[in-house]
Amino acid sequence: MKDEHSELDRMRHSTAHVMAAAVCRVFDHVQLDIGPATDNGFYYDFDLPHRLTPEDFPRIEEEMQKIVSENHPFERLEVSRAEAEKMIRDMGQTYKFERLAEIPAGETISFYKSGGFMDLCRGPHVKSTGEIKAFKLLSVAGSYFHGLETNPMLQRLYGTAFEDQKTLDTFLKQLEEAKLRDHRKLGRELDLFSTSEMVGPGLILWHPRGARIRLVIEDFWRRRHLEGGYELVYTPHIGRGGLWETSGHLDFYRESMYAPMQIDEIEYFIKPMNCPFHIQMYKAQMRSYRDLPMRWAELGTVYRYEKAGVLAGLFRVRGFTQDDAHIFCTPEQVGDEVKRAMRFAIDMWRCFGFSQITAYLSTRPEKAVGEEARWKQATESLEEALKAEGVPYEVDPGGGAFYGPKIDMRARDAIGREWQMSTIQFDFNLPERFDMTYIGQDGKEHRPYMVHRALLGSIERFFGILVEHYAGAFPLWLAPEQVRVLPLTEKQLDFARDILAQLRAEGFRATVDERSEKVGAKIRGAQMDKVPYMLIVGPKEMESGKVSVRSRSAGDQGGLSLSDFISRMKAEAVPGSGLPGDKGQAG
RNA sequence: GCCAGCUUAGCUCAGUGGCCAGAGCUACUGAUUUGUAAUCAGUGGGUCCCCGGUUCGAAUCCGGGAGCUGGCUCCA
Repeated sequence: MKDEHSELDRMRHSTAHVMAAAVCRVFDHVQLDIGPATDNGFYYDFDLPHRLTPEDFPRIEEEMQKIVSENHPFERLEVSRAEAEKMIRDMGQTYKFERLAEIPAGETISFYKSGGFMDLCRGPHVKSTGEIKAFKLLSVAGSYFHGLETNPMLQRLYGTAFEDQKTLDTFLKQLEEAKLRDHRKLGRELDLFSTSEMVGPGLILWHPRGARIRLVIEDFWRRRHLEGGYELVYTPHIGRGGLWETSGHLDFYRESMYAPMQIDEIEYFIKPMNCPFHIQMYKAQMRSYRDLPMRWAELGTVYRYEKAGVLAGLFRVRGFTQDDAHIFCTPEQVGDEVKRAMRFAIDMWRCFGFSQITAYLSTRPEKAVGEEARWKQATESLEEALKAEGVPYEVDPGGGAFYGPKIDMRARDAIGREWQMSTIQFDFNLPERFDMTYIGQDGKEHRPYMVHRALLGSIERFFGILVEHYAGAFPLWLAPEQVRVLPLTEKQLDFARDILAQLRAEGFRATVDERSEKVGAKIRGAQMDKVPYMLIVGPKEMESGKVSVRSRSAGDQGGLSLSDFISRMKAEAVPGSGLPGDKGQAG
C-alpha cells in the first residue's frame, strides 16, 4: 500500500485545493466540503447552485492553471477551536462547520491558505501552487455528504495530477486502454453476452460464444473440485419462508431478497444464498465424526436485489452463479481444511492467469456470536494458512462478520487492478440456528465447524474480470473459437471442411470461413474475433497435405502437417497456459 | 434509491423547430476465386428509448417514466 503522505499524494491534495479555489473563482455561492488525494488522483466535494458538467472543465482547468502560475505559497495557520468556528462562520461554510465539529478535542486545528483561498485542512501541502506540474479534471459525480443517503447530495469533481506532463499522459493513455478492454464493449464486439431491457437490468444473457467459455470454466471447476476432495451438489432456486426465518435471512437480509411468491398458501422466496440448502442436506441424516470433513460445492444461481444505481455490466448484477462450497468439519480438522481451501484457490487462480495475490484477514467484531475459543481457533487457522502459503496479507481488526472471521483474497490483473474474488468465511451462526450436530468419538453430539468458501466469487463477475484481464484475447484453452480454417478459394472448401472435421473430432472448437472473400479479409475477421489460430489452405496446402498456420499474436508460422498442428494445440490448450498481454491485435 | 450526463438503423456515430432523417461498417443479392488485417456493385434496414404536453408543425422544446454510464467518506 502507498505511503499516505507521499510527495505525489501531497501534490494531489494541493491540486484539489487549487481546483476548489478555481471553482470558487468561476462560480458563485460555493459551499466546500473536503478534497483528499485518492489512489489515482484527487477529488473535491462542493455544493453550488450551478450544475457542473464536463463542459465546465476547460474553464476550471484554465483558472487552475492561472492559480498555479500565480504561485501562491501554501500557508498553514494553527488556530483554536473558537477561532476556527469564527473563521468558518465568517466564510459562511456550513459543511466545514460540521467537519470541524468532528475533529476530536485536543487535536490541532489547522487551515491552509493559498492566495485568496482558505480551507480547513490537516495538510500537508506542497510549498506553493507553482509546484503543481501536470493535472487534469476527469469526471463529475454526485456524492452524499459523508456518504450517507440521508444527507444532502454534493457535487464531486474528480481529477488527477502527476509530477510531470509525460507521466500524466501515460496515465491518461492507460485509462484509454482500460476503456478498450472494458468487458461491456468487448462483450458486444465478441458476441459474448448481453442484457435486455425487456428481461430486466442486471440479468445476463449468455450468448453462444460466451456460454462456450463459461462451459470450459465450469467443466474445469467441476473437475478440479472432484479431484480436490469435494462433492458436487445441486439445490433448488426457491425455498419456504420458514427456511429463511431459521437462517436469519428474513431478519437481516430481507432488503436484498425478492418478494415472496405464494404456493399452496405458503410463502416461498428465491434464494439469495445456497447455504441453508446445504445445511438441510447435512441434516438429512445423522452425521458421525467419521463422515467429516464434508466439502460440498455447487455452482448455485442466486438472486439478490441490488439498487438500480449500483448495477454495472457483469460486475454487479441481480442474478448470478456463485461457485459456492461449504465445508463441515470437526475442531481438529479446521486448520488443515483452511490450508487446503487456500491452496486450492491459489492453484485455481494460477490456471486462469492470476498469480499476484494479496489477502485481508478480518477478525472478531465487537458484536459477535459464537464461543470466544472457537473464534480464536478459527482466526489462528486462517492466519497460519496465510503464512504457510506465503500470501501477503493485512489484518482488518474487528472487520469480520458477526458470525465468523474470514479471509478475502484479491488478485492483480494484467493492468494492475486488484479484484476481490475468493472468500474463506467461518460461520458460527448457522450451525447454531439449524442445530447442526455430529456424533463424536465420545458418542455425544457436537457442533461442527462450518466454512463458506467461494473461489471465483460469481461466475458472471469472474467472467467480466477474465475478459478484461485478457482484453478479450482468451488463451487457447478458454477461447470460444480456437481455430478458424480459411480456404483460399472455393476449390479448397472440401479440403477445409475435412480439416474442420478432424479438428472437431479431436475436441477443438473450430469453424471454416466459407465466405467468398479474399484471404486478407478472412484473416482480418479472425483477428478481430480474436481467434488464436488460423489455418490457411490453398492449392499449395492441398498439394502438400499441410496447413499454413497463422497465430493471432505472432502472425505467420509457416506450414505444418495437421497432426503436428493438433499435437501443438493439445500441448498449448491446458489451463494455466497463455499469459495476458497477447492482445490479439496488431498496431 | 439519490445526483449528473447520455439514448437516432444490428454496431459506431452525423443531424439549427420546417421536404420523404443520414453516413460508414454489418446484413441480404449478384459479380469476383482471391496467399497472411478490409474486392466491387446493388438492395434492404428507423416506434429518432417509451408515454403525455406545447405547437399549424417535434428526433429537436416542456413534463413524467425506462435503460445505460460516471459516482455516492477509506475499502471491497
